[in-house]
Amino acid sequence: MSYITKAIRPFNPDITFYSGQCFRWKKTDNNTWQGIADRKFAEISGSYPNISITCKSKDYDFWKFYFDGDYDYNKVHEKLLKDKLLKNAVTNNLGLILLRQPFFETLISFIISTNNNILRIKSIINNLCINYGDKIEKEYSFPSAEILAGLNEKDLLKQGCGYRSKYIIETSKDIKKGYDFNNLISMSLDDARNNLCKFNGVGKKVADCVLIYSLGRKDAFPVDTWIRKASINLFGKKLSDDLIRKRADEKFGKDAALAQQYLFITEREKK
DNA sequence: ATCCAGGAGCTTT
DNA sequence: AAAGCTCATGGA
Repeated sequence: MSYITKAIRPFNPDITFYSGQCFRWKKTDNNTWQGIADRKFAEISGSYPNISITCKSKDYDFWKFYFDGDYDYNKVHEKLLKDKLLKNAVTNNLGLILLRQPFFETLISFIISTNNNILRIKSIINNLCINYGDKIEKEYSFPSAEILAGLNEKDLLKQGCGYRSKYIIETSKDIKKGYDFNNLISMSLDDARNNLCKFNGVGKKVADCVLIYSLGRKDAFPVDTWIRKASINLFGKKLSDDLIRKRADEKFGKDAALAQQYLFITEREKK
């Protein structure tokens, strides 16, 4: 099997991998990261904007897609820079991109994310992969829907999944039966969101995360605990989640997903 | 000990 | 439609 080291699209790994959209990239030294997706292992190295990837040569196109290779962020930046509340976040987080991760892994990962913190989410996913995935080079693959659908609640409780265990099993069973997630890309945002909400353990917030971080929809806007805090500044008063989504759609439209990331990062950094 | 974390589901108003 | 309660778990 032949490996390559090759330039890949410009992005900032530190900012992107710390942004809460992915949970499986590990920093191994100053400018190297190791990660795995869809049973493919890769190493990212360099610093923004000069980033290269080391992977199997046949996997290069997969990673190009994963790192949103076709999307031009310059226009979005121009627009968001005009917003006073976002200007600093955009300039301080140059090189943030939105990943396009494999559907099932993303769906299960964000089911695990509910009422949870990023450190624990990473820990639980790591447990699942070590115990139910396969060793692939220096990492473990994310377990398939078939594997997770065959587990019982106790198995997943042991991995720290908590009350989300039954959601993971039910959703895995649904996916195992067959599900064409590509339809979600061309639907209206509401339809796509409602469709994903049919899965056990998936509400509007998780649905929006999957639409962005797997399916590349830039118009979704996940409302989580940080965005609720940020939205008080953004819209002047406390609003319901549905109203936050509505106002965000009016304000950011097709660029809502990236705007949300900047708001999320900024609010989290206030800590 | 109490609160919180990239919330969702179910029940009650 | 909106509000309230509960669901595991571990770190702060």
